[in-house]
Amino acid sequence: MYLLDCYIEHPVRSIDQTFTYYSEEPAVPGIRVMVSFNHRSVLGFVEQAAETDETPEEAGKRLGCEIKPVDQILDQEPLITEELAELARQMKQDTLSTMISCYQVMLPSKVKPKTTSQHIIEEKWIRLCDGEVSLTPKELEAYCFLRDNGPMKYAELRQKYPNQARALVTKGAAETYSMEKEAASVKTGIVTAGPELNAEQQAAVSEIESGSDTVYLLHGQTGSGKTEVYLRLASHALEQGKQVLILVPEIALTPQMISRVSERFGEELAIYHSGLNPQEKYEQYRMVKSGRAAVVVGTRSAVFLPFQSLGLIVMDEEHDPSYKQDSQPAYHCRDAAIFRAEYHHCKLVLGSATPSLETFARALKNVYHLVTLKTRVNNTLPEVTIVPLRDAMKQGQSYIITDVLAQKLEETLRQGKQAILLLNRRGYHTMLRCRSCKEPLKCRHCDITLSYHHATKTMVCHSCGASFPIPRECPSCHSREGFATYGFGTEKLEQEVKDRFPSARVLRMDADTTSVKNGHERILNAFGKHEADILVGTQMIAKGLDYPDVTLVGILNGDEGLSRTDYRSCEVTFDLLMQAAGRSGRADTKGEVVLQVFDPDHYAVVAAARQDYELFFRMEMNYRHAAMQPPYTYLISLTVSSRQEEACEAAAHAMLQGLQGPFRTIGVIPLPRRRDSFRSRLILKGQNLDAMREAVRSLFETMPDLRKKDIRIDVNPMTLE
DNA sequence: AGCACGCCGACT
DNA sequence: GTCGGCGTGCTC
Repeated sequence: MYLLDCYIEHPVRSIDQTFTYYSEEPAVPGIRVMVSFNHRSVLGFVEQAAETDETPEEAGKRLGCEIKPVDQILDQEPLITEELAELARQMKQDTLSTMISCYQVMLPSKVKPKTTSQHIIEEKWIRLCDGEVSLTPKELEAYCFLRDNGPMKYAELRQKYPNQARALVTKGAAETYSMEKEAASVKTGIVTAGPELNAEQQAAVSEIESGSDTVYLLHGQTGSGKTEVYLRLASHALEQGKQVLILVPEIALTPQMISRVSERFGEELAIYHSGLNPQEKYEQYRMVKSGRAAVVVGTRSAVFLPFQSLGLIVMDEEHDPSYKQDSQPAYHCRDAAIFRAEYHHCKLVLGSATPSLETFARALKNVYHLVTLKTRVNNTLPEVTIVPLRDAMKQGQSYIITDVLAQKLEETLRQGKQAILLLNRRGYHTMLRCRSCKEPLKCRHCDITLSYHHATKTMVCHSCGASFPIPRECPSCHSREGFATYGFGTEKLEQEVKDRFPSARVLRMDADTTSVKNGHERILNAFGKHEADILVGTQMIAKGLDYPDVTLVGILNGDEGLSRTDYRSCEVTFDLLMQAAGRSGRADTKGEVVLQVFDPDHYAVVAAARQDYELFFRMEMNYRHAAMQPPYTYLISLTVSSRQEEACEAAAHAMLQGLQGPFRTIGVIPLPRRRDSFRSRLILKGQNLDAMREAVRSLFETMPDLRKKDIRIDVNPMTLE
């Protein structure tokens, strides 16, 4: 008999432990089993398996509980390899989450603990069988075709020999069988060689390849050719028969990265991201597991794919916040990538023009090996003009498109070039206020003011997504005087551009225009083919686009993000400005950037205008040091949610009382209500992260009631909003 | 999370 | 006397 310690599919903090079942059949750790648990049939993951001579009763007596049998063993081979199990254990420790939630996040939904009902699609295949049969000439031809081309899909043979395929089977010359559907078959071999590297790129490649460190930070100015360095390193890893993982923030926003990788490595490539349907994900998962996919480009969940033998991991735009998962477990993809690089003894290259402060600080301390690309491939930086909005408005200019921007737009259009206008706010008006009592219109479910969207003529909540018609009377004072409008978003900007440049073709790209299937792709393709002259959009147009005809980038309300209270708001704003400015003048023509801001002297604005990362880094590090913010300290945030305001606050205060150790506690901070839930936050701040984690762990041990509450734990939060 | 058990009000 | 309200507590 075998005793199996299993984690049970149960999304609650209170059951983060294994339960023991017995099985007469042998089983290994990492496989899934169906077990009955508290009167229900649920899925479990085998954590440990041990053979024993005891009977179930004897074992139960020894352990002090009844031991039930396993109902069904679902896998022959472990889904959770030893490597992934170890990674899950580390993630559980790091993020203070449950083991089962780590397993869940690691597996595609087809094989996830939860969804056993989804069946795997099978395909009909055909192969020869032994035995002598008489065939017609045409059948013999089909027989030989099958013999020479090996087993193939039945449909494939049917296509070539529509009438003979069935005859081969009925006559017994061949047989059909079913096989799991797999992604399109893969040919090996590198498709095209890359372009010549410049001296700096070549030096970067050699430095990384000859280095003995595991983690490298490739800090390269926008347009300095980081991608080419990745591709060269990747092809060297492939030549050694290893697999390569290239992580990107969002697939839809990095079409050019995908096309460049697929041009180079063609059919060995698998693409993995959250937009795939479960079957597609499962197919890619199997391609990786079998080693048929040599190169994977994927978003953060791709870091958990079952690679056999990794030779290189690249993490492009390593500072991007989408590498951090915001639901539980709130892991950072970078940490998982470091783990896997160490496990496979391969290198991890973090690439960015604007590394996160934490990463750059580590590189300066030689925790990561710093490699720098200083020059743009075309050797010119865009020319940046800062336009102070206050001055422009005093002169009676438009507060949307100032005279300077208007004149440069006109110039760009006249030269037949393209322009990008960035405004990091969607909708038409930011806010509507009652003319009588001045109260803004707010969401019924959240403590958030609503934005007016012209396309749907509704008020939209950017927190919960709900939309409402404009009320006839003010909900707070019942006056019917109507509402005054404030602020503007991309919708209004698009309108303004069309009004002022009637002959220009304008495209808008934001969450509203990209919600349809392939929305990103369609807009970016159209703009790439120069079917539009001006692209208006939110931050999603600031990342990774590389269009040679773009010579002007206008950034509107560029410093709006600085007014937020978050400790990272300067960093986020600086990134956005740098990235956006980097879209301009990537080919032979010198680019221009117009930066419309309220505070032209702010160091984030000044540094971005000079395209000077290190200037920003030094300034920001001073402020972080003065305020003892990360990377000088670590943070853990605990957020309680509840429909009842009192219960929410009470739980947060109880936690505050119970937390003790070498760190500060900040709170209780009430957060804006979201989707009818009240939220209270508590922050731990200190220099000893392990002690802080331990304090939270022991808090949940000493106050078991907390385990039933809806509490989000975020270790090293990216944002405190 | 659920599902059982359990201890109180409205009803046949 | 019992049907069922949902508060508590347990799950190998």
